[in-house]
Amino acid sequence: MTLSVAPGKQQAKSLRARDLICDATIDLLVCKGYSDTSLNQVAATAGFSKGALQHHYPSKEDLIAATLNKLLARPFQPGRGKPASVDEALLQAWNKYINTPAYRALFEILNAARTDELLQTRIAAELLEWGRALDAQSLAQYAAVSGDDEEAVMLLNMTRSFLRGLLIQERYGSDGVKHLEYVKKWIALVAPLLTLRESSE
Amino acid sequence: MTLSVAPGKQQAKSLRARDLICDATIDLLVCKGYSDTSLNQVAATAGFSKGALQHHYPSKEDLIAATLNKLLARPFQPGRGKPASVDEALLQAWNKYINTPAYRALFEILNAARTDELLQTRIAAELLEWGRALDAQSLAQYAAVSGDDEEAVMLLNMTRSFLRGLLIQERYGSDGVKHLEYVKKWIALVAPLLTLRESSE
DNA sequence: GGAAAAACCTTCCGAATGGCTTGTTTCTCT
DNA sequence: AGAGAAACAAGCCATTCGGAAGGTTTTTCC
Repeated sequence: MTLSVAPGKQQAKSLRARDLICDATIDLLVCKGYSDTSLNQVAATAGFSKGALQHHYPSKEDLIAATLNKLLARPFQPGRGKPASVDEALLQAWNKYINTPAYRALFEILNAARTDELLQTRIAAELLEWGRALDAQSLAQYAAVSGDDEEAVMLLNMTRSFLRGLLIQERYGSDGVKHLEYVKKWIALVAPLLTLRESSE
Repeated sequence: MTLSVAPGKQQAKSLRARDLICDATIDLLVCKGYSDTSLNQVAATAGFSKGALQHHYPSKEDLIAATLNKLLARPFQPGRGKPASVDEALLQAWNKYINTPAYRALFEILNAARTDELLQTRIAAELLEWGRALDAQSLAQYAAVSGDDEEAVMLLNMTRSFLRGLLIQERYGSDGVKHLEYVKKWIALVAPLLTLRESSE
């Protein structure tokens, strides 16, 4: 008993608690949306009391910002499938990255920040940095056949816009199957303008 | 004094009140978003009391549904500019229809309905009808060069998805100028696959 | 002109939310 | 072992929202 355990035991517990809380937040964001994600429900879902949540994240903004950071830190390509073509790479991005609960949650936060001034300013820096990282990532993987790097970035950004727009439409319009059709159609349009860079790693 | 005025005077007043209320709702949706559009604020903005609003629209759902109907009834092409090319027509659709406060408001409602089950079921019928009308409208104005009508509908739907995705990104990413660039780039990609139908009217 | 009805306004209430305070348990350091 | 800090639990409070009840004014019909 007297042997002092690893000095980070409490810290580890804290980190784990925060992680669980963020996970609960993500779940609620996905199925309830931002405005219906209350701190009470987050606490209940995560299995903590309101006070515990209060301790870890003093305000809702803090909670959302932390959750956002967790979502943004998600690796871009979990499956290292090494796509052989642009078409395949873009389709993978849709299946493995965009069309996922995690991206829905991220989407909810972005969507909420659009009209919530405080949240907007709170996370603006992270989002800008994220945007830059995405552009860099795009350029690292793809190149425009025209050789114009800016065009490659534009095309990828347009792709993301399109996919985002698809996510919104989801529940009142077409279904998932129709979406996949649309995604493939778009890829067929864009892919001829892009090439895969030789991965230097 | 005794001359009885038009029997519809009260009705006209009521209609005007409802119109003002819907307009106020639209304004608030645009600048506050759906969840921050409260009945109190709607009443205040429209210049009516809370009870008056309650009289005209018994519930928030009723108010939103009425506002949605007003938004959906908006004519698709206010300016009869008779575009000469597909590019021009699509650009007009962006400038005159999508990139407008009215469409933002519509967007907010669609977005909210995504996670609000009750609102979702309440307006599902209108939205479905709207979707069909949009498809018909698309086919009336455009045709695919391949001759496949389904392809034309797909391309137009994809364009709408893209533009919607652009609307979301707006406040945390690029600015309006950048958006126009993206829109034009998109049009450049899609326009070659479409042709304008001879307007039969 | 007077009654009935519609439109309108004031006021109130229950429920929920976000944030905070107080008290208890668990861990850490010496 | 014991003091102090961190983590956690439970409850409370001010605010706000949506909704409804009651009374008042205006319009319509006879």
